[in-house]
Amino acid sequence: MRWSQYFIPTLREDPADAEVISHKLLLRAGVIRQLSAGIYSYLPLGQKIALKVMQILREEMNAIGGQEFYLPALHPAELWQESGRWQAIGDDMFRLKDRKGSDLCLGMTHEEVFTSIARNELRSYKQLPQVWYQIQIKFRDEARPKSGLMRLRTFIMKDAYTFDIDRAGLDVSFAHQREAYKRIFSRCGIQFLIVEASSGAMGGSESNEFMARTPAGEDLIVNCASCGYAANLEKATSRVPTIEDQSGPAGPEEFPTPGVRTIEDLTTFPGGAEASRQIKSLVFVATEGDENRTVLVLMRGDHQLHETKLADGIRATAVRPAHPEEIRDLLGASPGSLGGVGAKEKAKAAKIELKIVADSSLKSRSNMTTGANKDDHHLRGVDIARDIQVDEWLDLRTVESGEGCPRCEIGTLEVFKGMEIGHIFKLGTKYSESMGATVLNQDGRPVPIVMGSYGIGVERIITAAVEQRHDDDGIIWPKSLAPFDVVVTITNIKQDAVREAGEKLYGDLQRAGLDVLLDDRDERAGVKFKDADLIGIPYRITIGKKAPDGIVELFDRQTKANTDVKLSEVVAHVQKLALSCI
RNA sequence: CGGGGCGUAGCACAGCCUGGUAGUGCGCUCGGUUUGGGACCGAGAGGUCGGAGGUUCGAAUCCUCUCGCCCCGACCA
Repeated sequence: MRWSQYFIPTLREDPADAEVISHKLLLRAGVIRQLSAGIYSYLPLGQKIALKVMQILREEMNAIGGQEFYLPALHPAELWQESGRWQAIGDDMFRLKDRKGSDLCLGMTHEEVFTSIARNELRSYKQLPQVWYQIQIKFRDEARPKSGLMRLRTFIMKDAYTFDIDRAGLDVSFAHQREAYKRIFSRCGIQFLIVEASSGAMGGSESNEFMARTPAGEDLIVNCASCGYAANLEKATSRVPTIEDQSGPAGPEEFPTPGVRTIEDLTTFPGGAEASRQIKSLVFVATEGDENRTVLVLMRGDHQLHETKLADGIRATAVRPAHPEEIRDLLGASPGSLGGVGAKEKAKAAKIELKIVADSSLKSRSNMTTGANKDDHHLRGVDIARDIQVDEWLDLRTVESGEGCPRCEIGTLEVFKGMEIGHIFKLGTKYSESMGATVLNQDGRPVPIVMGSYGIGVERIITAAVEQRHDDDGIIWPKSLAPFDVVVTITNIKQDAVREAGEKLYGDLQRAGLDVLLDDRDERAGVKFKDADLIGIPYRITIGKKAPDGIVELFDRQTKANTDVKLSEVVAHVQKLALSCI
């Protein structure tokens, strides 16, 4: 390809709308352009890169027996009503009506469509397992599209689904996918880690997220360098040293605490207590379908509640902090003076059903201090087992950097940002049961197919690669994703000998099977070097002054090493380099 | 959906407070000089100032409404 004829609109300056590095570089390198919020066009370079990602996805899916489909992006509402997700999913789904007034939606994922094919066509356990996948456009009406290609409203996704006769089969299929995912991300030059994740509204028993570490990421990951334990903050646990309490009074003692509103206030209040000896009391309203439940959450004073853990723990679809009026109606006091002692009775009097859950780090604690459910009063000497009617003990605490690893005895946890680049789920029978996808087992009885679902975002891979592989001069594509293998830079096309040497080399490299970009533009050398660095082609061959003497320069984009090579040997040299790994 | 910011030439921005000829840099076109890390000189082209309504003799500038984009938060199969 000749640069002079190829469309690579590079930008010298950072576009004003771009904040994160990958977004800036993808725009500046002429890879993408924005059409609207969360909607981007791939320019020719971008299309080449995306195709390379997709090719890797295909190869690795096929290698584990995957069969490629191509399913519609436009779905009838009935399908989603069957699985229950037409109602379960809110505004994230693009919905529309056809001319007859029928409800349709744009697919945000394809469990329903694949399951409908499975139920119509799969009859016997003998046909299982099946591994089906597609590379398809997805639509999600994101509340807040952002960060370039990181959070999009329409994007390309490789989604795979496995169909097995039983849990054991699913475990095998899941493991195959997991290994394939590792190979995919490695081949794309991305450093990643696999974390335990919350399945969320997707349902199912187990899920792993593949996370790429980058400050632009939206998720928090907990990692132990010693043993490799890794988990999403939503799921992570840690070791906390147990606290030995001194024996307290025979019962709680109320004492006045005028003006004390926070845990911090009470630590400095005369007769107060340090944060780890306080019980933090939080009132939440949990929703599950149309049902609202009131929950009193008890945490150690110096610990932070993680709301997703709470929602997961009490099996609610959503939780929100109760409003001050709701709290007053329930416990007769304002936030700052709340506590678990006598809370059940107060709630009963207010005719409100109250569930009390407590973080496990509070178990068997005694001589604690907490609010008295009476403004400006607290209780000390509280023994949780004796004085508070806890309905359920849960892990609700937010893990913090520096805490002990829960899996190994020596490790210390680090918390950092990452972006989700892949997610694999053991779905189980959620969809096959709701949609009636069964096969006959060996006993001739219909059983629901056991499913798994596995997704990778193409744009997320591209974003992660750029986030992890760039320098001040631009993108450093891994060889596997680079839009060209090598760029040949003719420093001055007006010097005939130099230009002709470049033209000849261009042809030679192409005949050697390399994808070559020939920079034959009538520009100064500096401009060409800057552009080549920016768009991140792995190798650059500079045809300059020494060309008439049979010498060219080979520049390695990643290491920035610039070496003289004989013109007669450079083709073989680059060919060897381009074929070596990532 | 809540909070904040911004819409002026292809890109980055100034001008707005205090109403009166629409500007700067980069890019683009032409000519010349240059030619190894985003050259220089000269001459040009290019703008319904996001849109609608209003105030005014006069609106990029003031007021109202509206659309769009970005950031923080909520949300995120």
